[in-house]
This record gives sequence, C-alpha cells and structure tokens, in this order.
Amino acid sequence: MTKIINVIKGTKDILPQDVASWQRMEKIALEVFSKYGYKEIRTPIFEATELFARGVGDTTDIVNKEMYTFEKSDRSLTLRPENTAGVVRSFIENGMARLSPPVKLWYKGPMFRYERPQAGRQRQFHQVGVEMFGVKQPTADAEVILLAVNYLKALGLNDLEVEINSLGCPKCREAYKAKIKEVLKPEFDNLCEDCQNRYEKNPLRLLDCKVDSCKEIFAKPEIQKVIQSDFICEECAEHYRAVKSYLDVLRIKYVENKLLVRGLDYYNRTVFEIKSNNLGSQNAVCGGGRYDSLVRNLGGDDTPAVGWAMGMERLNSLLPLVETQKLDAYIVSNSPSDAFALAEELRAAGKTVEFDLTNKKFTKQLEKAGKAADFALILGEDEIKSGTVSVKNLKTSEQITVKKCEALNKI
RNA sequence: GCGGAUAUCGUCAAGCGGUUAAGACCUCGGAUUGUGGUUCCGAUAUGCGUGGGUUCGAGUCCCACUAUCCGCCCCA
Repeated sequence: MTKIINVIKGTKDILPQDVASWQRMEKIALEVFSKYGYKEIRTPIFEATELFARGVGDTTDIVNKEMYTFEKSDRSLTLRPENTAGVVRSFIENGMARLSPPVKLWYKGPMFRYERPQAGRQRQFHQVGVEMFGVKQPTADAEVILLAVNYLKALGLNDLEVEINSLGCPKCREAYKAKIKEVLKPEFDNLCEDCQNRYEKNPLRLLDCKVDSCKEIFAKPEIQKVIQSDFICEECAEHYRAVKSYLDVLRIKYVENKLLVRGLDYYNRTVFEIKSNNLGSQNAVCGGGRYDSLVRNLGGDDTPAVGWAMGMERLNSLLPLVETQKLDAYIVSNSPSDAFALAEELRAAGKTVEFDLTNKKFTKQLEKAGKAADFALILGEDEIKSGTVSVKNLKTSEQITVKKCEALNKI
C-alpha cells in the first residue's frame, strides 16, 4: 500500500461538521465589530522577518524560538505568529495616520508558532482580533475591552473572567523593574533558571512564573509588598483609574491582577486577559492591551493604539455544538433529468436541495431523504406524467400531491 | 527544550502468550421492482503505529524509533 500523508504536527483540519461553528464565530465577529465602526483588514500571512523582530520584540519567546522563518530570494520571511505587527505595518504603509482618527480595524485568520502542541495550543491556530489607532484616552481601552466582552456575549459566553492590570509607561516601569530587581536580589540564586534569565532581560515577566519554588519566593511579604505597590506614575494611574471607572459604568466585571504581564514587549499601560475555567491550563481566550510606541518603533508617526486577539480554537471549544443544517428537501426519483430540473428550480428559489445521483432504488432514496432532509419530494412515473410532485413531510409522514410549480410553497 | 501517558477497521473499543482478532456505531447490499426512520439477514482488518528481539508460538513480553495526547515553559 502507498503510504498515506498525514497532517503536520500541530495543525488540524476543520471538518465539515465543525465548520458551521466557525462560520458562526466569523459572522458574529463581523456583526458585533461593525456596530462599533470597525472595518475588516486582511494582511498577508507572511511578512519580512524583521517586522516581527522589531514589532513583537526580540526578547520574546515568540520571536526567539517560535517563528517559522524561511529564506527566499535573499530575503528572510516569516509566517506571522500574531497579527498586530502586520496590521501596524499596513497602517503605516498605507498612510492610515492621515485618516480621521480613530482608525478601527479587525481581522481574523491563521497564525503560526513553532511550539509543542497540547490542549488549546497548535502550531497553526486562528485568531480574531481588533486594533484601534489614534486615541490615547482611556475611553479607547474601555471600548476595546467592551468589544471583547460583547463579542463573547454574542456568542453566548457570559461568565468569563476579565483580568486587568497597568504596566505603566516606560518611565515608571523602569523604576518598578529596578525595585523588583532590588528586592529579589538576595533570592537570585533560588530562582529557577528561566527567572534568572528574565531577571536581567525583562524583570516584569518574573512575576507570572509558574514554578512552585519561585511562586513561594514571590509570596514572601516583603516581596509581595513591592509587587503590590502602586509603582506607576500619576499620569498612568489616572489613566488606569479612568479605564476602570468606564468598565464600572459599562457593568463589566473585572479582577485586578498585578501579576498579569503580557509576554509581548510592545505593551504599555493597560493590559488584560479574559480567561475561562473550562480550558485546562491554556486558559486565556483573549489577551490584549495598549501599545502606544509600536507604530513609532516600526517607522510611523507617534500613534497611540490598543487592541486584543482571541484564540478561535480555544473559543470554539467553549461553544456549544452547532448542528449542521439539514436540506430543505430531498428529491426521490428514478428519472435523473426530471430530478435535475426540479432541483434547479428550487435551488434558484433559494432552497437547499439534493437528489440521488446514483439512481438507487426507491426505498433507499427515501431512507436517505429521511436522514438528510425534512421533506421528500417524490417524483415518480405517475407524478411526472401528471406534472405533479408528492411532498412528504418526513417528520409527520403526511403526504400531499401538488402541481409541480406549487412544491416550492410546501417545503 | 524537559517530564508523563497512549497507539487494534472510518469511529468507539474487547483482547492479559495458544486454533480462523469479539462486539457496537457508521457505511454498503438484501428482506421490500412506489413509501423511510423500527425490525431481521448479510458484507467490510491476511491484520493490531514502524523496525528489531525473546518464544515451538507475539496484538499480548522486551528494546528502539515514530506519531498523537496530556503537563512544564510560553501564549490566544
């Protein structure tokens, strides 16, 4: 036997029986985001490697070890591991800074990260996300969080937990980093290897370490005091308070989590996650925040921005099953040409219709009709002769014979 | 990159060293040449992830590899 070829590790087919749910997620995204004035943008699936190195940040795991990078014509190209960098690139390149702000965009599509697959994590996965450019006020943060919550609500998910935090601006963050380093210095040798690396590179990320021994260290009162301290400057604090007050007005429940640190380097001030208890250890459905310096870092004019992304596979696993649609009618006939004609007529009128292309026996066709549709349209010799069709309701077994042209109104 | 588990038909599985690898679902055919969903009968793995080994004998025991799942890390 010839060897069969399997899907690549960490990738999955989205099979016909699951597609209805995906189409629903996409349709509701369009509906909800449109109400707030967000327009869909579709950017390429691969970009210059440098875009992600500069955009996402070269101290991140994503850039360091998770990118699918390849060379072509002396260029280094990378399959997008996330879409914010691509959207920002497009924003700059297409002069969207000249549009009247805010510029509100949303996207959906596949992303690629070379990681060990597990529950809720694939190498090719899909994200839906929004980005808003040009508003530095906390209203933007609030609107974007509102949008995430309302999208989830529209999908039927009401009870997910929103966690928020403020990372402050680069200035106040430096001071905070210094304080964390100072208080952890005596414990340095007891930290795990990863944390020891983070200590220099990005001390903020020490805080969401999951190693038990590190957690114990962070739990110490004198260290907690520093972690819990309000390190952010007055301007950032005011921004953060305003975001929270808007969320209160919008009746969006949230939990403040000082340990919430996004793994991407571009965030400042507001960061947030939406989590579910039903996802196992990969429990974040949505992650996002403000990234006021990214546009400038990628060569554009200084433009404040805020956005988020959701993992569609994770989202999908929280959603109830969507049943695949039955046909409106199944034509039972041993005359393919008559069946073709009737089917086309009904399809032109918007109905979903099939008939047996293999011309099986009558009973087999009816059996198939029972599984595939709510109505059977019987087009036998008698009916064909008299220009009629028998319409059988397959649930109630009631059957009537009508003129062919009236069949449309009976199904 | 590091741990743990699993691998028998399209799917879910039984099998615990001894003839021909249960069963269920799905699919297909028949009972039924114009009336289905219930019922009955029949068909469908020369083969147990791959390669070695132990044994008179291996799906079953051992080793290696591969794949998948789960956890760490990281993230959506």
